[in-house]
Amino acid sequence: MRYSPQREVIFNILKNSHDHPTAEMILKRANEKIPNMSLGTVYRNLKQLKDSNKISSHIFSGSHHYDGNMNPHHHFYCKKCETIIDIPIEYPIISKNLINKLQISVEGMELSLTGLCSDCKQKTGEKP
Amino acid sequence: MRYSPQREVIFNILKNSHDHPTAEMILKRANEKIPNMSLGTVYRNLKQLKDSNKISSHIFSGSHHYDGNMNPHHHFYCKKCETIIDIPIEYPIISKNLINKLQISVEGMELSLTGLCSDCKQKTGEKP
DNA sequence: GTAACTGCAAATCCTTTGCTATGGA
DNA sequence: TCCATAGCAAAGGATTTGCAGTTAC
Repeated sequence: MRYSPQREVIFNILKNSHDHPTAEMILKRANEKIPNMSLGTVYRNLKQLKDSNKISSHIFSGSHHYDGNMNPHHHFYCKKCETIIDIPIEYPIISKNLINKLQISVEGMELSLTGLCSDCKQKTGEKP
Repeated sequence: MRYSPQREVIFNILKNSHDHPTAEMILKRANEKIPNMSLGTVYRNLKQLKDSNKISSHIFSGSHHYDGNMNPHHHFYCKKCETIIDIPIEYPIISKNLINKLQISVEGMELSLTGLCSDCKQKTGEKP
């Protein structure tokens, strides 16, 4: 993989943000640095970064959200304000025992929670 | 929601199958009973059934897979043969403690595992 | 009778791809 | 030089929507 300024900008955006932007949002931010970068370029680079395990992606309400934080964690998606927050992993989720019993090999694991974030919960409580 | 034979057929397909079919697959099966049912009708009815909590859906490799089993469970997706298998829930995943600390209200929870199923694991082992 | 439903086709959304030009090594 | 990468625009796949006709109640 050869160096490209576009890829560097995209990667930095993901490393320095924690709001799990979509491709479209990444383009908008990248355009502040490289005004004529195109959406196709964003998608192509996101694919490459993901294939080389430098970023990950998660689908919420139909579209992909990208994530530069490669430490294992869960996600919580607020269905009202659409914020995504990171949730630490507290427990092992599947026992070795069960994995052995099923004879599967687990390579990826993704837990998504949905509901209302603290702000939206409060607002909903106030004014129904 | 008024009765419709199309919706009944779609619902029965989901109740009687455990392979988490896509809309397209549901249409194919439904057409055996109602030959001229259209894909638009399938999507419209899936949406209604989901909104009324009679079925659920999960995204695997980009497209929605529908599920008539409403007992809580996890999913395992084999990236090779694309089979989806149901996984029982063994442990609580997030502690009340953490939920309280984050002040969120959790309404939905979805755990997806990916990897190789026992068949594909075996085959990959045999012939690399 | 009428509102919810259907089939059909066109529209939409998100993402990928083909093409030609550019630029990093 | 040469091949990975860019921009642009068109194509693609999945899903939604508009419309006119049909049907459950």
